[in-house]
Amino acid sequence: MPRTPNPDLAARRKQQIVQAALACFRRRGFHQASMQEICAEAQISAGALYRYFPSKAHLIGAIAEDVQSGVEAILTQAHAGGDPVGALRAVALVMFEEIFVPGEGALVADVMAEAARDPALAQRLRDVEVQTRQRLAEVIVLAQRDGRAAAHIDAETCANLIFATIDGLGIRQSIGETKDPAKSMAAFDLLLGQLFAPLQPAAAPPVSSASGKKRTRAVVEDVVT
Amino acid sequence: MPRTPNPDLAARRKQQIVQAALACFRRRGFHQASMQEICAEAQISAGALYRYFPSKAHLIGAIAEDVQSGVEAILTQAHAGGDPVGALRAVALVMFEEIFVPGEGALVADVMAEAARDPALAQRLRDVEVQTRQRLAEVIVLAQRDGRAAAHIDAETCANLIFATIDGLGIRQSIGETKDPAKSMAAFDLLLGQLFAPLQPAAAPPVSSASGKKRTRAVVEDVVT
DNA sequence: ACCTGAACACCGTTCAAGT
DNA sequence: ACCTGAACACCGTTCAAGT
Repeated sequence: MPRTPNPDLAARRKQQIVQAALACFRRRGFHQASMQEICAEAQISAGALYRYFPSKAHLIGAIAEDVQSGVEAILTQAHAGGDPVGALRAVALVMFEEIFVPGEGALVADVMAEAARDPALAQRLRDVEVQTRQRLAEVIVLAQRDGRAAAHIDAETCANLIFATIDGLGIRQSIGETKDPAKSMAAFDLLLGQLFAPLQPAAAPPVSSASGKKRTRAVVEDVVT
Repeated sequence: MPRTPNPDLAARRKQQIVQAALACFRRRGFHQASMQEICAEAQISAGALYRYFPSKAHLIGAIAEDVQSGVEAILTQAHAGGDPVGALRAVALVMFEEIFVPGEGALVADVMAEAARDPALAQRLRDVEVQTRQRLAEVIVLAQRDGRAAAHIDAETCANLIFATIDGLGIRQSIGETKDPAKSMAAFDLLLGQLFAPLQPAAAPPVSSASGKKRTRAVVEDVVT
């Protein structure tokens, strides 16, 4: 007899609720979407929902974790392809095109605002990101050994800079400051070009175009939708 | 007889309300602070407040504008000192130390989330930033003429990258990812070092230390408090 | 002209009651 | 064991009534 009765049902219900919450948050934003709406979308009563998630904030926490692990998957996979800079470009491209979409991209800003005030959520996000960050640090050290990055650069500081730049460019894009993902990408390429010389030639393996893009899209949809 | 009766009183009341709102938002966050609290802090009734600001969102709009013009003042002033890179460092330092403070720095994320969903607020922010951005573009072109920045870099893209990086580093700091403003500054210096060679020597005019810091603090307090 | 504060519609969350 | 949905305390906003 299991200590937690019927864990399968619990897992199913949680997934069902997170899906509904994601749909509602994307449609109307975290604070604008009501719990009643989410309950209706998940076809469940308010009381039942609160058996699985103790608050509205925990819903956004679960969603943020999913997005984070999606990002890590993309980085890991593109990294395995042996093209570290291409891996970073693939991550940034997916972020700019799929996550920071003007209108629904506000969700990321909501998550950040929530995390800035809720230490538990912030900790959760940090825990998930630690792995992604270590992987990025490996990428940087690798590039330094190949002589494609200046040896004096501290890998940890560099990783912080790269993640922060993606976040910053993405948020500005979702505010409508830049609108076009290509412009965000151009700014990110400027950073990469200065950090990792020489910048990938145009004839490099097409991680960021056609087949590469299809592949990363699939990963994100797997996790987010 | 003035078309708007007693504009002096109106201006005074608006200031009084914005002050109160800022205090409450910093203390408890945008969504956590109630209009009743703000009314109490401003010593005014709910009905009276709504004569001056049509909604809670408009309060954060007014505050965001104040912060933006504070940033522009710092950039302009430090730029006038003839040290463009120092000017950028001064802006970043103030942002990391005064604006993105862990806990109360969540306000910036709130503003961004709000702007991502409220086109009118986004437009207001863009309008204020346009001037700052042009000033930054001038700084970059200047550096290129001096041979301190690679000529192939597009000034507009570079300005976007720099602002985005400050926002991104700041937000990560207020989430507690980096905590220490010095670490955010180290990452920003890494960017500046790659963009503007050679990086300012340690013996450069002390825009970012002692006197420079005092000065910029004064400006921000002038505008924000 | 300017203000008050009770009232309105709605929110996130809880809990007695059902099956 | 799991769920329902009315009830609770509170929110942003409005508006009749005051001075």
